[in-house]
Amino acid sequence: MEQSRVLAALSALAHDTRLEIVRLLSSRGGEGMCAGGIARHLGLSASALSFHLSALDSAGLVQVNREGRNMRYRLNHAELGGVFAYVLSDCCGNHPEIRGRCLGGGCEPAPQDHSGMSNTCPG
Amino acid sequence: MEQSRVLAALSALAHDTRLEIVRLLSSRGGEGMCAGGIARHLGLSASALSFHLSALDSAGLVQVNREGRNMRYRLNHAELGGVFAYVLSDCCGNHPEIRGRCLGGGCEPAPQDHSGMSNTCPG
DNA sequence: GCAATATTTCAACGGCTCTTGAATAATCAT
DNA sequence: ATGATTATTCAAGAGCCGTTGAAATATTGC
Repeated sequence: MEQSRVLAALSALAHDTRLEIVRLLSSRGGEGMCAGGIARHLGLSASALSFHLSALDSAGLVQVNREGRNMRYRLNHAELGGVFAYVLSDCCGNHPEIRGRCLGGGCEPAPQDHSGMSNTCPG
Repeated sequence: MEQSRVLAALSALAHDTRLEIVRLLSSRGGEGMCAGGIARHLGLSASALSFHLSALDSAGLVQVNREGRNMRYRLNHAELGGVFAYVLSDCCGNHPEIRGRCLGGGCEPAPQDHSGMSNTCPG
């Protein structure tokens, strides 16, 4: 996973409406939901919704399929997992406290890196 | 954890430079790093760095302590974990595939919600 | 072909984000 | 106090993000 992809996904998630869309799609499981249904559920204009869905789509966080005149959106679980995997391991060194919190416990902490840099303050 | 806090954190993370800062601070563990050291490591101007550190700080992702003329920054592991916990559980229903990917395997999948909404397409 | 439905695209506007360099603040050493 | 060092704040400008409503596209059914 390249960092640019992760940044695109984080940007896409970092918006109230889009996080609501993700939440809604997640609650629908593999069934997904069509644009009109999402708009009705969240009280969005068609145009505004389309804008946000397009953001989620270009970040790879959702998948789209045409069904007649409707467009059905589903969450892309693989991409979401990949993004979190990247941040947790590549950016946070699998720190036990972070892992512990975001897993709600019950998971063996992964080994940490702490590559022997000795740079204190003034360098 | 309120959604507004999560959105602030995601926005803060969704920037190349700031993700690099997080990665660097993570590699330093509890020792953290002072602003000057970070700037030198990442080749940033003092002003640019301060801008990004302030963004991370107001999102609660780092903690700061003065040490003489230096400001030492450390990662806030609790907040990072809380943010991911929120997205994974509150927004993604602890979906097994997402959890599985971001854990690199080795964790029992959590139960899922799928609250019985039956809204198909045209609603 | 024509009207109706579902969705996306376009254009315009306001606001926020990011960058840059100069100015300011805080601390230390003499 | 003075000067050096470290870091933050300020101001200006470029550019991206998000909202809105109108227009365009795609599909269905008559």
